[in-house]
Amino acid sequence: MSVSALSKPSYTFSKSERLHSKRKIEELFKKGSSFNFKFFRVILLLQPLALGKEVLISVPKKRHKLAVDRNRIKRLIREFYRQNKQLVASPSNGYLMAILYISPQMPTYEEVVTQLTVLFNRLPIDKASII
RNA sequence: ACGGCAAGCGAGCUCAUCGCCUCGCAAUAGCGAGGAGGAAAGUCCGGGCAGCAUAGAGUACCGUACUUCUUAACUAGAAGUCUUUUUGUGAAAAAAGGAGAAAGUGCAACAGAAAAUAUACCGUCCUGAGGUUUUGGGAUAAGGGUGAAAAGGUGAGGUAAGAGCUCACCGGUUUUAAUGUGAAUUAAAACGCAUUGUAAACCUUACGUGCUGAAAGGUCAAAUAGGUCUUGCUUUUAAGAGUUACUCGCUCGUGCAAGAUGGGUGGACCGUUGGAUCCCAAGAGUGAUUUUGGGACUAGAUAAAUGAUGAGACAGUGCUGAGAUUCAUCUCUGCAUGGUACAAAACCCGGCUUAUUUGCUUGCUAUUUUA
RNA sequence: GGUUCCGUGGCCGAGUGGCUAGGCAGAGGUCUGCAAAACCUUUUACGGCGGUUCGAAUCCGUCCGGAACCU
Repeated sequence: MSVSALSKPSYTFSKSERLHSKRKIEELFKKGSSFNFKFFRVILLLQPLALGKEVLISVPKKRHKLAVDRNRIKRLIREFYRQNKQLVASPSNGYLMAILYISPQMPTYEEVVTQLTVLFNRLPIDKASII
Protein backbone atom coordinates (compact mmCIF):
# COMPACT_ATOMS: atom_id res chain seq x y z
CA MET A 1 0.00 0.00 0.00
CA SER A 2 2.73 2.39 0.96
CA VAL A 3 4.52 2.28 -2.39
CA SER A 4 1.42 2.75 -4.50
CA ALA A 5 0.04 5.46 -2.25
CA LEU A 6 3.19 7.49 -2.45
CA SER A 7 3.56 7.19 -6.20
CA LYS A 8 0.22 8.86 -6.95
CA PRO A 9 -1.49 11.34 -4.59
CA SER A 10 -4.00 9.62 -2.34
CA TYR A 11 -6.38 11.53 -0.11
CA THR A 12 -7.13 8.97 2.54
CA PHE A 13 -6.65 9.35 6.27
CA SER A 14 -7.77 6.05 7.73
CA LYS A 15 -7.28 4.49 11.10
CA SER A 16 -3.94 2.86 10.22
CA GLU A 17 -2.43 6.27 9.42
CA ARG A 18 -3.50 7.73 12.76
CA LEU A 19 -1.63 7.37 15.99
CA HIS A 20 -3.85 5.60 18.51
CA SER A 21 -1.63 3.34 20.61
CA LYS A 22 -1.52 4.61 24.13
CA ARG A 23 2.02 3.41 24.68
CA LYS A 24 3.37 5.18 21.59
CA ILE A 25 1.64 8.39 22.62
CA GLU A 26 3.25 8.26 26.04
CA GLU A 27 6.62 7.71 24.41
CA LEU A 28 6.08 10.56 21.96
CA PHE A 29 5.17 13.09 24.61
CA LYS A 30 8.03 11.94 26.82
CA LYS A 31 10.91 11.82 24.32
CA GLY A 32 9.73 13.86 21.33
CA SER A 33 11.03 17.32 20.43
CA SER A 34 8.50 20.09 19.99
CA PHE A 35 8.30 23.55 18.50
CA ASN A 36 5.55 26.15 18.14
CA PHE A 37 4.34 27.95 15.05
CA LYS A 38 1.60 30.57 15.46
CA PHE A 39 -1.55 28.63 16.43
CA PHE A 40 0.10 25.22 16.47
CA ARG A 41 2.56 23.08 18.38
CA VAL A 42 4.19 20.10 16.72
CA ILE A 43 5.86 17.21 18.50
CA LEU A 44 8.10 14.85 16.55
CA LEU A 45 9.84 11.59 17.32
CA LEU A 46 11.81 9.56 14.77
CA GLN A 47 11.10 5.88 15.06
CA PRO A 48 11.16 2.94 12.62
CA LEU A 49 7.60 2.13 11.60
CA ALA A 50 6.05 -0.18 9.06
CA LEU A 51 3.70 2.46 7.61
CA GLY A 52 6.15 5.34 7.49
CA LYS A 53 4.40 7.83 9.78
CA GLU A 54 1.61 8.10 12.29
CA VAL A 55 -0.09 11.39 13.03
CA LEU A 56 -2.11 12.57 16.03
CA ILE A 57 -4.33 15.64 16.07
CA SER A 58 -5.44 17.06 19.38
CA VAL A 59 -7.08 20.15 20.83
CA PRO A 60 -6.63 20.64 24.56
CA LYS A 61 -9.72 20.99 26.74
CA LYS A 62 -8.08 23.74 28.73
CA ARG A 63 -8.51 26.35 26.00
CA HIS A 64 -11.72 25.13 24.36
CA LYS A 65 -14.38 24.06 26.81
CA LEU A 66 -17.07 22.98 24.36
CA ALA A 67 -16.83 19.66 22.60
CA VAL A 68 -18.42 21.22 19.53
CA ASP A 69 -15.52 23.65 19.15
CA ARG A 70 -12.93 20.95 19.68
CA ASN A 71 -14.52 18.69 17.10
CA ARG A 72 -14.70 21.55 14.62
CA ILE A 73 -11.00 22.44 14.95
CA LYS A 74 -9.92 18.83 14.70
CA ARG A 75 -12.01 18.33 11.58
CA LEU A 76 -10.46 21.37 9.91
CA ILE A 77 -6.93 20.20 10.64
CA ARG A 78 -7.72 16.64 9.61
CA GLU A 79 -9.24 17.84 6.34
CA PHE A 80 -6.18 19.86 5.46
CA TYR A 81 -3.79 17.03 6.33
CA ARG A 82 -5.82 14.58 4.26
CA GLN A 83 -5.58 16.72 1.16
CA ASN A 84 -1.95 17.76 1.59
CA LYS A 85 -0.21 14.67 2.88
CA GLN A 86 2.38 14.81 0.12
CA LEU A 87 3.66 18.14 1.45
CA VAL A 88 5.09 16.31 4.42
CA ALA A 89 8.28 14.56 3.53
CA SER A 90 8.51 10.87 4.24
CA PRO A 91 11.79 9.76 5.74
CA SER A 92 13.32 6.38 5.36
CA ASN A 93 12.72 5.20 8.92
CA GLY A 94 9.41 6.73 9.91
CA TYR A 95 8.27 9.02 12.71
CA LEU A 96 5.47 9.87 15.11
CA MET A 97 3.94 13.34 14.91
CA ALA A 98 1.42 15.19 17.06
CA ILE A 99 -0.28 18.38 15.88
CA LEU A 100 -1.70 20.37 18.78
CA TYR A 101 -3.86 23.46 18.51
CA ILE A 102 -2.88 25.84 21.28
CA SER A 103 -4.55 29.12 20.37
CA PRO A 104 -7.59 30.16 22.40
CA GLN A 105 -9.46 31.58 19.40
CA MET A 106 -11.57 29.74 16.84
CA PRO A 107 -9.75 29.47 13.48
CA THR A 108 -11.21 29.69 10.00
CA TYR A 109 -10.30 27.20 7.32
CA GLU A 110 -8.29 29.88 5.53
CA GLU A 111 -6.05 30.40 8.54
CA VAL A 112 -5.50 26.69 8.92
CA VAL A 113 -4.55 26.36 5.27
CA THR A 114 -2.09 29.24 5.21
CA GLN A 115 -0.39 28.41 8.47
CA LEU A 116 -0.13 24.67 7.95
CA THR A 117 1.28 24.96 4.42
CA VAL A 118 4.10 27.07 5.80
CA LEU A 119 4.51 24.74 8.72
CA PHE A 120 4.65 21.54 6.67
CA ASN A 121 7.23 22.95 4.32
CA ARG A 122 9.47 23.81 7.23
CA LEU A 123 9.30 20.43 8.95
CA PRO A 124 12.88 19.43 9.87
CA ILE A 125 12.42 15.75 9.27
CA ASP A 126 15.21 15.14 6.80
CA LYS A 127 17.76 16.74 9.04
CA ALA A 128 19.18 14.11 11.30
CA SER A 129 20.15 16.61 13.98
CA ILE A 130 16.76 16.60 15.65
CA ILE A 131 17.25 13.77 18.07
C1' A B 1 -57.10 42.43 11.93
C1' C B 2 -53.56 43.01 15.68
C1' G B 3 -51.80 41.97 20.82
C1' G B 4 -51.35 38.81 25.62
C1' C B 5 -51.00 33.96 28.17
C1' A B 6 -50.44 28.61 28.04
C1' A B 7 -49.36 23.93 25.65
C1' G B 8 -47.27 21.19 21.65
C1' C B 9 -44.38 20.15 17.00
C1' G B 10 -40.05 20.79 13.66
C1' A B 11 -34.98 22.18 13.37
C1' G B 12 -32.40 21.99 7.50
C1' C B 13 -33.32 19.76 1.71
C1' U B 14 -31.25 17.92 -3.28
C1' C B 15 -26.99 16.85 -6.56
C1' A B 16 -21.57 16.20 -7.75
C1' U B 17 -16.19 15.34 -6.27
C1' C B 18 -12.72 13.94 -2.39
C1' G B 19 -12.84 11.58 2.53
C1' C B 20 -14.31 9.20 8.12
C1' C B 21 -16.77 4.97 11.38
C1' U B 22 -19.66 0.30 11.70
C1' C B 23 -22.07 -3.91 9.42
C1' G B 24 -23.07 -7.37 5.24
C1' C B 25 -21.44 -9.56 0.48
C1' A B 26 -16.79 -10.35 -1.12
C1' A B 27 -11.54 -11.30 -0.49
C1' U B 28 -7.96 -7.62 0.82
C1' A B 29 -9.85 -4.43 -5.60
C1' G B 30 -14.66 -3.08 -4.87
C1' C B 31 -20.26 -2.95 -4.13
C1' G B 32 -24.47 -2.06 -0.89
C1' A B 33 -26.83 -0.39 3.82
C1' G B 34 -26.70 2.63 8.18
C1' G B 35 -24.34 6.73 11.00
C1' A B 36 -25.64 12.46 17.33
C1' G B 37 -29.92 15.62 20.82
C1' G B 38 -34.25 18.04 22.80
C1' A B 39 -31.55 19.01 25.85
C1' A B 40 -26.82 14.02 24.04
C1' A B 41 -25.11 18.99 28.93
C1' G B 42 -25.17 19.63 34.49
C1' U B 43 -24.63 14.94 37.47
C1' C B 44 -29.41 16.92 41.22
C1' C B 45 -32.45 12.19 42.21
C1' G B 46 -34.21 7.11 41.07
C1' G B 47 -33.66 2.24 38.88
C1' G B 48 -31.86 -1.92 35.53
C1' C B 49 -27.28 -4.60 35.28
C1' A B 50 -22.54 -6.28 37.56
C1' G B 51 -19.13 -7.38 41.50
C1' C B 52 -18.08 -7.61 46.75
C1' A B 53 -19.96 -8.43 51.59
C1' U B 54 -23.72 -10.74 54.55
C1' A B 55 -26.02 -16.04 61.28
C1' G B 56 -28.79 -12.25 63.79
C1' A B 57 -30.44 -7.86 66.69
C1' G B 58 -30.17 -2.76 68.08
C1' U B 59 -28.30 2.26 67.48
C1' A B 60 -26.29 6.10 64.66
C1' C B 61 -25.70 8.61 59.89
C1' C B 62 -28.53 9.90 55.55
C1' G B 63 -33.14 10.81 52.92
C1' U B 64 -38.44 11.78 52.68
C1' A B 65 -42.89 14.37 55.12
C1' C B 66 -51.07 17.79 53.19
C1' U B 67 -54.30 13.56 50.82
C1' U B 68 -55.38 9.76 47.22
C1' C B 69 -53.42 7.47 43.03
C1' U B 70 -49.54 6.16 38.97
C1' U B 71 -44.82 3.82 38.26
C1' A B 72 -39.57 -0.97 38.08
C1' A B 73 -38.33 3.14 41.37
C1' C B 74 -37.87 8.20 42.99
C1' U B 75 -36.50 14.86 46.06
C1' A B 76 -40.49 12.29 39.81
C1' G B 77 -45.66 12.57 37.74
C1' A B 78 -51.41 13.02 37.87
C1' A B 79 -55.85 14.55 40.30
C1' G B 80 -57.45 17.06 44.51
C1' U B 81 -57.08 20.06 49.39
C1' C B 82 -55.50 24.32 52.60
C1' U B 83 -52.39 28.84 53.22
C1' U B 84 -49.49 32.93 51.33
C1' U B 85 -47.70 36.01 47.41
C1' U B 86 -47.70 38.01 42.44
C1' U B 87 -49.80 39.37 37.50
C1' G B 88 -54.40 40.78 34.94
C1' U B 89 -60.10 45.45 33.11
C1' G B 90 -61.30 40.34 32.33
C1' A B 91 -60.92 35.03 31.11
C1' A B 92 -58.02 33.28 34.58
C1' A B 93 -52.96 32.02 35.30
C1' A B 94 -48.31 31.37 37.73
C1' A B 95 -44.99 30.63 41.84
C1' A B 96 -43.86 29.05 46.74
C1' G B 97 -45.21 26.26 50.89
C1' G B 98 -47.77 22.07 54.14
C1' A B 99 -46.05 16.09 60.36
C1' G B 100 -44.90 18.08 65.52
C1' A B 101 -43.33 24.80 68.63
C1' A B 102 -49.28 22.34 74.08
C1' A B 103 -42.55 16.38 74.61
C1' G B 104 -37.95 18.86 75.72
C1' U B 105 -33.45 22.15 74.86
C1' G B 106 -31.46 26.49 72.48
C1' C B 107 -31.77 31.39 70.09
C1' A B 108 -34.58 36.20 69.43
C1' A B 109 -28.62 41.27 68.37
C1' C B 110 -29.74 46.77 68.86
C1' A B 111 -33.77 49.51 70.71
C1' G B 112 -37.38 49.10 74.49
C1' A B 113 -40.26 49.30 81.15
C1' A B 114 -40.79 44.38 79.58
C1' A B 115 -38.73 39.37 74.38
C1' A B 116 -41.94 34.70 76.80
C1' U B 117 -43.02 31.54 84.50
C1' A B 118 -45.06 38.61 81.64
C1' U B 119 -43.88 43.55 82.95
C1' A B 120 -44.70 49.02 84.44
C1' C B 121 -40.78 54.09 81.70
C1' C B 122 -44.18 58.10 80.32
C1' G B 123 -49.22 57.65 81.88
C1' U B 124 -54.69 57.10 84.23
C1' C B 125 -57.25 56.66 89.00
C1' C B 126 -57.64 56.33 94.58
C1' U B 127 -55.15 57.73 98.95
C1' G B 128 -51.27 59.48 103.08
C1' A B 129 -47.58 63.35 104.00
C1' G B 130 -46.23 68.09 102.45
C1' G B 131 -48.32 72.75 100.90
C1' U B 132 -48.65 74.44 95.06
C1' U B 133 -45.61 71.04 92.93
C1' U B 134 -42.81 67.43 95.27
C1' U B 135 -42.87 62.62 97.62
C1' G B 136 -44.70 57.60 99.90
C1' G B 137 -48.42 53.53 99.37
C1' G B 138 -52.12 51.04 96.40
C1' A B 139 -55.22 49.79 91.85
C1' U B 140 -54.84 49.30 86.45
C1' A B 141 -52.96 47.95 81.55
C1' A B 142 -57.10 51.70 77.80
C1' G B 143 -53.36 55.32 75.49
C1' G B 144 -47.89 56.96 74.18
C1' G B 145 -43.08 55.48 72.86
C1' U B 146 -39.34 51.00 71.06
C1' G B 147 -39.05 47.03 67.83
C1' A B 148 -39.35 42.21 62.72
C1' A B 149 -42.56 40.67 66.61
C1' A B 150 -45.85 43.58 72.62
C1' A B 151 -50.02 38.73 74.60
C1' G B 152 -57.27 38.57 70.12
C1' G B 153 -59.86 43.09 66.90
C1' U B 154 -64.17 46.82 66.54
C1' G B 155 -68.30 48.93 69.13
C1' A B 156 -71.41 49.37 73.45
C1' G B 157 -72.20 48.66 78.61
C1' G B 158 -69.55 48.91 83.06
C1' U B 159 -65.91 51.33 86.54
C1' A B 160 -62.66 55.69 91.06
C1' A B 161 -59.75 54.76 86.60
C1' G B 162 -59.64 50.47 83.81
C1' A B 163 -59.61 45.51 82.03
C1' G B 164 -63.26 39.48 77.95
C1' C B 165 -65.14 42.29 83.66
C1' U B 166 -70.07 41.65 80.65
C1' C B 167 -72.63 41.71 75.81
C1' A B 168 -73.03 41.92 70.00
C1' C B 169 -70.24 40.95 65.47
C1' C B 170 -65.55 39.11 63.48
C1' G B 171 -61.30 35.89 64.61
C1' G B 172 -59.42 31.50 67.51
C1' U B 173 -59.50 26.61 70.18
C1' U B 174 -62.12 22.14 71.41
C1' U B 175 -66.14 18.68 70.81
C1' U B 176 -70.14 16.56 68.07
C1' A B 177 -72.91 15.57 63.53
C1' A B 178 -73.22 15.19 58.12
C1' U B 179 -70.54 14.58 53.34
C1' G B 180 -66.02 12.57 51.19
C1' U B 181 -61.46 6.57 50.32
C1' G B 182 -58.75 10.81 52.36
C1' A B 183 -56.48 15.75 53.04
C1' A B 184 -60.63 18.57 54.18
C1' U B 185 -65.40 21.18 53.86
C1' U B 186 -70.16 22.57 55.96
C1' A B 187 -73.31 23.10 60.26
C1' A B 188 -74.24 23.23 65.51
C1' A B 189 -72.67 23.61 70.53
C1' A B 190 -69.18 24.80 74.24
C1' C B 191 -64.84 27.61 75.97
C1' G B 192 -63.88 34.47 77.41
C1' C B 193 -59.80 32.56 74.88
C1' A B 194 -51.90 34.68 78.45
C1' U B 195 -48.35 30.73 76.61
C1' U B 196 -45.19 34.61 70.02
C1' G B 197 -41.52 33.24 66.10
C1' U B 198 -37.74 29.82 64.52
C1' A B 199 -37.42 22.55 63.12
C1' A B 200 -33.63 25.08 55.06
C1' A B 201 -31.38 25.32 64.87
C1' C B 202 -30.81 20.68 67.89
C1' C B 203 -34.66 17.48 68.10
C1' U B 204 -39.49 14.12 68.36
C1' U B 205 -42.79 10.92 65.43
C1' A B 206 -43.69 7.81 60.98
C1' C B 207 -41.55 5.43 56.70
C1' G B 208 -37.20 3.93 53.82
C1' U B 209 -31.98 2.74 53.15
C1' G B 210 -25.72 -3.01 52.78
C1' C B 211 -21.30 -1.02 49.89
C1' U B 212 -19.02 0.04 45.25
C1' G B 213 -19.80 1.68 39.97
C1' A B 214 -19.04 -0.46 33.16
C1' A B 215 -12.05 2.61 34.25
C1' A B 216 -17.91 -2.51 37.42
C1' G B 217 -16.97 -7.37 35.95
C1' G B 218 -15.69 -11.75 32.79
C1' U B 219 -12.75 -14.79 29.00
C1' C B 220 -7.87 -15.77 26.41
C1' A B 221 -1.22 -18.55 25.46
C1' A B 222 3.18 -19.74 28.50
C1' A B 223 5.84 -19.82 33.14
C1' U B 224 6.30 -19.32 38.20
C1' A B 225 7.25 -16.12 43.39
C1' G B 226 3.92 -14.52 47.08
C1' G B 227 -1.17 -14.88 48.61
C1' U B 228 -5.83 -17.80 49.30
C1' C B 229 -8.56 -22.49 50.14
C1' U B 230 -8.83 -27.84 51.68
C1' U B 231 -6.65 -32.01 54.39
C1' G B 232 -3.12 -34.07 58.07
C1' C B 233 0.22 -33.20 62.28
C1' U B 234 1.60 -29.55 65.93
C1' U B 235 1.76 -24.91 69.22
C1' U B 236 -0.77 -21.16 71.98
C1' U B 237 -5.25 -19.01 75.49
C1' A B 238 -4.57 -13.42 74.74
C1' A B 239 -3.24 -9.74 72.38
C1' G B 240 -5.14 -9.44 67.59
C1' A B 241 -8.12 -10.07 62.95
C1' G B 242 -12.97 -10.43 60.38
C1' U B 243 -18.24 -9.23 60.57
C1' U B 244 -16.95 -2.45 54.81
C1' A B 245 -20.05 3.51 60.63
C1' C B 246 -20.74 1.85 66.11
C1' U B 247 -22.40 -1.70 70.08
C1' C B 248 -23.99 -6.54 71.55
C1' G B 249 -23.37 -11.17 69.66
C1' C B 250 -20.76 -14.60 66.42
C1' U B 251 -16.42 -16.60 63.76
C1' C B 252 -11.11 -17.18 63.02
C1' G B 253 -6.48 -17.81 65.41
C1' U B 254 0.82 -20.66 65.50
C1' G B 255 4.18 -23.50 62.47
C1' C B 256 5.25 -27.52 58.88
C1' A B 257 3.94 -30.87 54.73
C1' A B 258 0.79 -32.32 50.47
C1' G B 259 -2.92 -30.98 46.89
C1' A B 260 -5.89 -27.28 44.41
C1' U B 261 -6.49 -22.25 42.86
C1' G B 262 -3.89 -18.54 40.53
C1' G B 263 -1.42 -12.13 40.55
C1' G B 264 0.48 -8.42 37.10
C1' U B 265 0.56 -7.01 31.80
C1' G B 266 -1.82 0.61 29.89
C1' G B 267 -2.86 -6.17 25.14
C1' A B 268 -7.24 -8.43 22.43
C1' C B 269 -12.32 -9.87 22.87
C1' C B 270 -17.03 -10.04 25.64
C1' G B 271 -19.96 -6.74 28.61
C1' U B 272 -22.05 -3.18 24.11
C1' U B 273 -26.56 -1.86 22.34
C1' G B 274 -33.54 -5.69 21.14
C1' G B 275 -35.07 -2.31 25.42
C1' A B 276 -39.59 -1.04 32.06
C1' U B 277 -37.86 0.50 23.39
C1' C B 278 -40.66 3.27 19.60
C1' C B 279 -45.21 3.94 16.35
C1' C B 280 -50.50 3.01 15.21
C1' A B 281 -55.58 1.34 16.51
C1' A B 282 -59.36 -0.11 20.06
C1' G B 283 -60.83 -0.43 25.33
C1' A B 284 -60.44 1.35 30.92
C1' G B 285 -59.54 5.90 33.75
C1' U B 286 -61.01 13.17 35.18
C1' G B 287 -55.67 12.30 34.57
C1' A B 288 -50.66 10.43 35.26
C1' U B 289 -50.93 5.67 33.40
C1' U B 290 -52.46 0.92 31.83
C1' U B 291 -54.66 -3.69 28.92
C1' U B 292 -55.10 -6.09 24.17
C1' G B 293 -53.83 -6.44 18.92
C1' G B 294 -50.68 -5.09 14.78
C1' G B 295 -46.12 -3.05 12.90
C1' A B 296 -40.70 -1.22 13.13
C1' C B 297 -35.26 -2.22 14.32
C1' U B 298 -33.31 3.15 14.50
C1' A B 299 -25.26 5.20 16.07
C1' G B 300 -21.83 1.94 18.55
C1' A B 301 -16.72 5.02 18.30
C1' U B 302 -12.30 4.08 21.99
C1' A B 303 -6.40 10.20 21.64
C1' A B 304 -12.74 8.83 20.15
C1' A B 305 -16.44 8.50 13.56
C1' U B 306 -20.94 13.04 10.16
C1' G B 307 -16.37 16.96 7.28
C1' A B 308 -14.41 20.18 3.04
C1' U B 309 -15.41 22.40 -1.76
C1' G B 310 -18.88 23.69 -5.70
C1' A B 311 -23.97 24.16 -7.65
C1' G B 312 -29.42 24.46 -7.14
C1' A B 313 -34.35 25.11 -5.09
C1' C B 314 -37.15 27.03 -0.98
C1' A B 315 -37.99 29.83 4.06
C1' G B 316 -36.24 34.34 6.56
C1' U B 317 -33.87 39.46 6.66
C1' G B 318 -32.51 44.36 4.37
C1' C B 319 -32.98 47.93 0.15
C1' U B 320 -35.36 49.89 -4.48
C1' G B 321 -39.71 50.15 -7.65
C1' A B 322 -45.01 49.12 -8.89
C1' G B 323 -50.05 47.87 -7.43
C1' A B 324 -54.03 47.21 -3.73
C1' U B 325 -55.87 49.20 0.79
C1' U B 326 -59.59 49.36 6.47
C1' C B 327 -53.39 53.84 5.68
C1' A B 328 -51.49 49.80 9.95
C1' U B 329 -50.00 46.71 6.28
C1' C B 330 -50.36 43.07 2.19
C1' U B 331 -49.00 41.18 -2.87
C1' C B 332 -45.54 41.12 -7.05
C1' U B 333 -40.60 42.15 -9.61
C1' G B 334 -35.26 42.99 -9.08
C1' C B 335 -30.61 43.11 -6.09
C1' A B 336 -27.79 41.80 -1.74
C1' U B 337 -27.33 38.59 2.45
C1' G B 338 -28.31 33.67 3.83
C1' G B 339 -28.80 28.34 6.93
C1' U B 340 -28.62 30.85 11.53
C1' A B 341 -29.63 29.44 18.46
C1' C B 342 -28.12 26.21 22.53
C1' A B 343 -25.02 22.53 21.76
C1' A B 344 -21.64 16.15 20.38
C1' A B 345 -23.52 9.89 22.25
C1' A B 346 -19.27 6.89 25.50
C1' C B 347 -23.30 0.62 29.50
C1' C B 348 -28.67 1.59 29.23
C1' C B 349 -33.28 3.76 30.87
C1' G B 350 -37.22 7.18 33.88
C1' G B 351 -37.38 12.15 35.75
C1' C B 352 -35.54 17.13 37.38
C1' U B 353 -32.61 21.50 36.45
C1' U B 354 -30.09 24.76 33.31
C1' A B 355 -28.91 26.92 28.07
C1' U B 356 -31.53 28.37 23.54
C1' U B 357 -32.99 30.94 17.75
C1' U B 358 -36.70 31.01 14.25
C1' G B 359 -41.08 29.16 12.15
C1' C B 360 -45.75 26.61 12.53
C1' U B 361 -50.26 24.53 15.01
C1' U B 362 -54.01 24.46 18.89
C1' G B 363 -56.80 26.53 23.13
C1' C B 364 -58.42 30.81 26.10
C1' U B 365 -58.79 36.01 26.14
C1' A B 366 -58.38 42.07 26.03
C1' U B 367 -59.12 45.92 22.15
C1' U B 368 -60.89 47.72 17.28
C1' U B 369 -63.83 47.13 12.72
C1' U B 370 -67.73 44.74 9.80
C1' A B 371 -72.22 41.65 9.48
C1' G C 1 -16.67 8.32 32.86
C1' G C 2 -17.10 8.79 38.25
C1' U C 3 -16.12 11.01 43.34
C1' U C 4 -14.92 15.03 46.62
C1' C C 5 -13.73 19.91 47.95
C1' C C 6 -13.16 25.27 47.50
C1' G C 7 -14.64 30.67 45.89
C1' U C 8 -14.15 36.77 51.59
C1' G C 9 -10.20 43.96 49.21
C1' G C 10 -4.61 44.12 44.55
C1' C C 11 -2.34 39.44 47.55
C1' C C 12 -2.52 35.99 51.97
C1' G C 13 -6.00 34.69 55.26
C1' A C 14 -9.78 34.60 60.39
C1' G C 15 -14.86 34.54 60.93
C1' U C 16 -20.67 28.49 64.97
C1' G C 17 -27.15 33.61 61.98
C1' G C 18 -26.70 40.02 64.73
C1' C C 19 -21.32 46.39 62.47
C1' U C 20 -16.65 41.16 57.76
C1' A C 21 -10.90 40.58 62.14
C1' G C 22 -5.65 40.82 61.05
C1' G C 23 -1.14 41.06 58.02
C1' C C 24 1.31 42.53 53.30
C1' A C 25 0.59 46.09 49.35
C1' G C 26 -1.32 51.31 47.65
C1' A C 27 -2.32 56.76 48.97
C1' G C 28 -1.69 60.91 52.44
C1' G C 29 0.66 62.81 56.85
C1' U C 30 4.33 62.96 61.30
C1' C C 31 9.57 62.19 62.06
C1' U C 32 14.56 63.34 58.97
C1' G C 33 19.20 67.67 55.92
C1' C C 34 17.13 63.46 52.39
C1' A C 35 15.65 58.45 52.73
C1' A C 36 14.69 53.65 55.27
C1' A C 37 12.44 51.95 59.69
C1' A C 38 8.64 53.41 63.14
C1' C C 39 3.89 55.90 64.23
C1' C C 40 -1.07 58.00 62.65
C1' U C 41 -5.06 58.30 59.06
C1' U C 42 -7.41 56.32 54.81
C1' U C 43 -9.27 53.50 49.96
C1' U C 44 -10.84 48.90 47.98
C1' A C 45 -14.39 42.75 49.77
C1' C C 46 -18.23 37.84 51.22
C1' G C 47 -18.57 34.42 42.83
C1' G C 48 -24.06 35.32 40.49
C1' C C 49 -29.38 34.50 41.20
C1' G C 50 -33.48 32.79 44.10
C1' G C 51 -35.47 31.03 48.81
C1' U C 52 -35.89 30.15 54.65
C1' U C 53 -35.53 33.91 58.61
C1' C C 54 -37.12 40.04 61.79
C1' G C 55 -32.08 39.64 59.95
C1' A C 56 -27.67 35.34 55.62
C1' A C 57 -20.48 35.50 54.29
C1' U C 58 -22.79 31.57 57.37
C1' C C 59 -28.64 27.59 56.34
C1' C C 60 -31.21 25.46 51.55
C1' G C 61 -31.60 25.19 46.03
C1' U C 62 -29.54 26.36 41.36
C1' C C 63 -25.92 28.40 37.93
C1' C C 64 -20.73 30.07 37.04
C1' G C 65 -15.49 29.52 37.96
C1' G C 66 -11.40 26.67 40.02
C1' A C 67 -8.77 22.52 42.28
C1' A C 68 -7.79 17.53 43.83
C1' C C 69 -8.57 12.21 43.67
C1' C C 70 -10.04 7.25 41.34
C1' U C 71 -7.23 5.69 36.35
